[in-house]
Amino acid sequence: MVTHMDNNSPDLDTVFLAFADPTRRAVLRRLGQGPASVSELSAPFDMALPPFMKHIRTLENAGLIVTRKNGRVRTCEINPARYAEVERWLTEQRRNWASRYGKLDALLDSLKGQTE
Amino acid sequence: MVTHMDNNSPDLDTVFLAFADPTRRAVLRRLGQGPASVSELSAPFDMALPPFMKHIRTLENAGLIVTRKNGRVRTCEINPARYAEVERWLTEQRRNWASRYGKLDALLDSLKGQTE
DNA sequence: GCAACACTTACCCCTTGCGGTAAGTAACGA
DNA sequence: TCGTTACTTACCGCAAGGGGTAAGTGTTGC
Repeated sequence: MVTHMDNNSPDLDTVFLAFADPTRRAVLRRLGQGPASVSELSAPFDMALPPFMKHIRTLENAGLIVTRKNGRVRTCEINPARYAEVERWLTEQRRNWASRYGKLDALLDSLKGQTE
Repeated sequence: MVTHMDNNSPDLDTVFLAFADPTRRAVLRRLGQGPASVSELSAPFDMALPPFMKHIRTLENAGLIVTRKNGRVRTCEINPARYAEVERWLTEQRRNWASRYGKLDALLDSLKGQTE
């Protein structure tokens, strides 16, 4: 059984790098509402389409979204499964120091729940 | 009331960028076991000290660790509170599409718990 | 005192990331 | 069929990231 995620994982590199940009995070948030075409996604941004498409490709390469082309329209959709790996890594990190910072562990749980 | 975290947050940029490197993730994991000096942390890596120190500074600037210098030794320690922001953002993302992917939401919960 | 130690500063190199433009292609829509 | 739409490809420029070396600074230990 694999008890921990490999820190050397290129997957984690690409996923975290994908998260490390405001435009891409905004796209992910928008896609949380449901699938959308590239033009729909790019509309709110003051950016030319080619560089915007690079963000889409970055998200797709990271596995955070899936896209498919129908006719001339490329539709993007979020890929929830990928989030699981990230959450697993963070959870494991937390477990790592949880025993040393017991009270803060509870704090994190309360913070996680505060948007409920 | 703030119901969502700003996607434009430079904090998220720096934190996710800090996570997007295997060396830094390994340092974080090591620090989960307890505080350590820079030399102790750098020992496992085939890397000169100056570039390694840049990783430490990156982690510190991201707020993921705190460091203090006693004499000639700089001691590093993990800063659990920062993880809360990241987890909050991820949790909110998940809530965003959870209603659309109800079954996968349960999947994520099970994945998060599988290292317990 | 003086050498060894633990960084620290100052630079260099190369690659990658994030933005841009110009021009091309394939699919609609009238 | 022919213009418009929705990307797509090809390219450019600049800044930042991740690595290196050389030399400097302040402690510590003998």
